[in-house]
Amino acid sequence: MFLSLPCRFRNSGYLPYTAAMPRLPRRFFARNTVTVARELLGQRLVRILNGQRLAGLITETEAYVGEEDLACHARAGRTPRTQVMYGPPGHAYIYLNYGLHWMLNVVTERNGFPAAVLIRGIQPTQGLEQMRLWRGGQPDKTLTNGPGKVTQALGIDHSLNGIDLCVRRTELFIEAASPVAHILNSPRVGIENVPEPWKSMAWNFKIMTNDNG
DNA sequence: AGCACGATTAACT
DNA sequence: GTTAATCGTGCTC
Repeated sequence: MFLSLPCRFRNSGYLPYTAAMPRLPRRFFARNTVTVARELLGQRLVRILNGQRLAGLITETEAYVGEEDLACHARAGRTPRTQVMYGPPGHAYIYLNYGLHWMLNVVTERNGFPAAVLIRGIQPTQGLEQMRLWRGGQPDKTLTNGPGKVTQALGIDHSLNGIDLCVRRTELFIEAASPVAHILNSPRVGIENVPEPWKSMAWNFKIMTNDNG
């Protein structure tokens, strides 16, 4: 179920189609991480970069849930890196993977419980030209279909680690968009060396398309 | 201080 | 299908 969200802009009748929709509030993220991961599909990830708005609908997510989850960075407990995940929900947890790729996560659950949702893919809706530039001329088909590609296309790196996605002036946030009807769920990607049952938990969610469904 | 590893990607064959 | 690129992190000595 989707939360009912503030709708004060919805019925004004004369807004241009570019008008910003309401942002997902902190209470959206302050819930069960698997639920948040599933419900983030179809919502609009927005990056404001040098005053320009880049946006895309979220197409793939993954849940990482607490110290018990041996695929989650919080398995090591509270460290300088995992600090943000222990903080309040609705903040960005961003880290470097393979020495090359920045991964964007959104912190979930209550303050003090370490969990987050990894954004693994988006479908660009605004700022496509700028995304192509950031991606070095890669074909549109592979522009943002992976976690490292999403951050590269949106110009996201460690400088945004820990920022609040739920306040007024922020350069990264998520807007309420269209609910998604058909969702595919499967085990999480890239955790081959993680023990069971965590390796097999079906906490990867993606929108069903002609390609995958 | 040193080491092995990783929530990946792109360019190979 | 295979592999190199590349470095922060957490663990061990």
